[in-house]
Amino acid sequence: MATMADVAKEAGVSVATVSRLLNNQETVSPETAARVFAAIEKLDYEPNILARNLRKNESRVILIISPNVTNPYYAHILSGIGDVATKLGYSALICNTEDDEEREREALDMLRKHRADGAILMASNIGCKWLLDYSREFPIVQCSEYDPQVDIPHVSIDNYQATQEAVQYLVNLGHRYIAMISSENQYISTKLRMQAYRDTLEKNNIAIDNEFIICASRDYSFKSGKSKAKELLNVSPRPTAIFCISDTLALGAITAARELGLSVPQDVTVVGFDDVEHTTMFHPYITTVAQPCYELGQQSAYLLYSQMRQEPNMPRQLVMDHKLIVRESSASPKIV
Amino acid sequence: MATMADVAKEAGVSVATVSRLLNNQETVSPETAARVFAAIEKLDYEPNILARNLRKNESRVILIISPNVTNPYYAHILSGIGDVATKLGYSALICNTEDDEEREREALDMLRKHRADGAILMASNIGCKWLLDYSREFPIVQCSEYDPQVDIPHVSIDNYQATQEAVQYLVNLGHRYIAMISSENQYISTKLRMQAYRDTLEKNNIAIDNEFIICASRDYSFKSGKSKAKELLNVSPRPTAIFCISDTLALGAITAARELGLSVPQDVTVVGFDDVEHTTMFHPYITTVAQPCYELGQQSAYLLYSQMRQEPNMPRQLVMDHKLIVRESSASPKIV
DNA sequence: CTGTTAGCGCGTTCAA
DNA sequence: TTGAACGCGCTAACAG
Repeated sequence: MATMADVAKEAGVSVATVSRLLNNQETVSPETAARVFAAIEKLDYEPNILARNLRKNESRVILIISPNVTNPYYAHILSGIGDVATKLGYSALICNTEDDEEREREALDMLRKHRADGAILMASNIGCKWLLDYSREFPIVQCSEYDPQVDIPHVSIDNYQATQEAVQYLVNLGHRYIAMISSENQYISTKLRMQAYRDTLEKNNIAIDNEFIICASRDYSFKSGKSKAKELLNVSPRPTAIFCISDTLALGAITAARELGLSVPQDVTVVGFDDVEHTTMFHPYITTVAQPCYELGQQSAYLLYSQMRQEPNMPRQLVMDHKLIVRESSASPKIV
Repeated sequence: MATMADVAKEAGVSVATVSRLLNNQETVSPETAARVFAAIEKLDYEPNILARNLRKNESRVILIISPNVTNPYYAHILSGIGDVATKLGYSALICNTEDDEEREREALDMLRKHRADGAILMASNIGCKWLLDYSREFPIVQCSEYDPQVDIPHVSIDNYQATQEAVQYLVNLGHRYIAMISSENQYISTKLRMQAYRDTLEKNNIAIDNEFIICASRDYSFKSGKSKAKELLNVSPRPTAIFCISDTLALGAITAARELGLSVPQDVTVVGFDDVEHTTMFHPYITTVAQPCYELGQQSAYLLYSQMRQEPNMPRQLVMDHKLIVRESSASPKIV
């Protein structure tokens, strides 16, 4: 492999000139530039990234911390991050935490060990003071979840607004008995969706029935969605609509309804969230709030890049567009 | 951050001694070793990976080439690779090829550019001579798919054996009209499963009806599974069982059957492959051949590591265990 | 506009 | 068993 010195010699210039040209910093005369480029071409020169990394003291690796890459929601985000990272010349250090705070900290220590230049965190629970300490020392971006009390750059959708739209849609359909399947986790998205659900009902003068609000497992499992939906469907009066904070939970709810002999949407409306689970693999296709997961990942990577480059005027937060997608699992209630 | 020189000074030795100790090569006297370790502890020293990489001329990155990380099958493999890579001190350069050979080559060029030390390829089509050239020059492992003509280390299940078991299971149930939904792709797994299907029928003296063999899209899409299953179910005599080479296709087949007014497994048996798609999210739960995806990924990473370390006696191929999982989508045919 | 030169931190000869 | 010294290939002062 040709080295920069080889190129310099071939072009009859010094290594500094070659380096300057490659890092397009200061000006180099067109003639010498041409000679250098010719030499690069001739020798099939590629800069040695390892040497550059050592010199610039950067690893060109970004740390990706997610509960579980296998979850389709995170897989799509990862895909977006990965594509941008590859394009920008970065590799990824992927750490699955299984939603364990201890493992999250361990993973973040990769920054301290100089194994990565910056990190993208998905799904951190609210209230981690130690995260702020890391963020002061290293470039960090939070994707999807974040702590509103803590000023760490993040990208997400507007969960409050999105939920408002979904619940208002249900109200407009004529529903008055609207239940919600939330989750036990401490995500900001969970909190905001809950708040929006309550506020929207109140705004429409619908009393909030605490029996209609129920929490599924932290990881939005199909199983817990199913069992919690069964509980809800046994409440009297029975809810005519169930708003679920994930598609997996919605799938569980639909299955629960079916097992109880109820049909969706004739007897009960079910709405999901995310639009990444297999929403159109079975009838009824699920009405859901779509999140642009891939783009969420892309923007997170770009935002982290700006931060690593210490660009000025960097946005502290990016809000991506969501979209309510009406499919088959929602309809007006039978008796208004 | 403390450097090796700091440690050396603190311990009253030379950097060479520290280096030797850290790379546990030659012998260092116990007393000096103790002093050095104490110094390392005291200064909270961590070796600088960038310098080490330059010196050893390695990037500590492994290239992961897959059609699409978002596909649950690959996501699980990726998860296995990622965990092992992190443990061994490697990062990942993730390249999605969308099954495009050109993009596959581009991705492999990352090796030539020294952006990665080795590569794990998933899902290469058969008959890429150029791949062998790369493999002679760089450490490469193929996961799931490979070319039997080409001697590149690989890890996979025994697709022939697995299919044989699945088809024999159907025969044992009493099925004689057994159809297959395969794929247009040129994967070795596809080829072997087809061969095993044919051989098993023949061995049982069941004539092979070419109308019963149909190819879905390259990416095993739900949609193509559904439409191809509809074609099959309109053949006369109608197949009593459909063996699908992926769960997504099986889901499509079940949906197709339902839309045609047939119930599974009463009217038609459906068997899938992989056990990663949501096989137990809807009834009937799918009978399928499970692949140990996560382990496939882990072993690929270990195998690549052996290769990068140039370990002798490295296995050229690893065959992992599969398992036929009987659930609800299979039963004996109504009329034998 | 260009060249000289000094490291970045480590691993590894070679000599003692 | 240990130390001195060199160089991996590049970037960034500084000097001209």
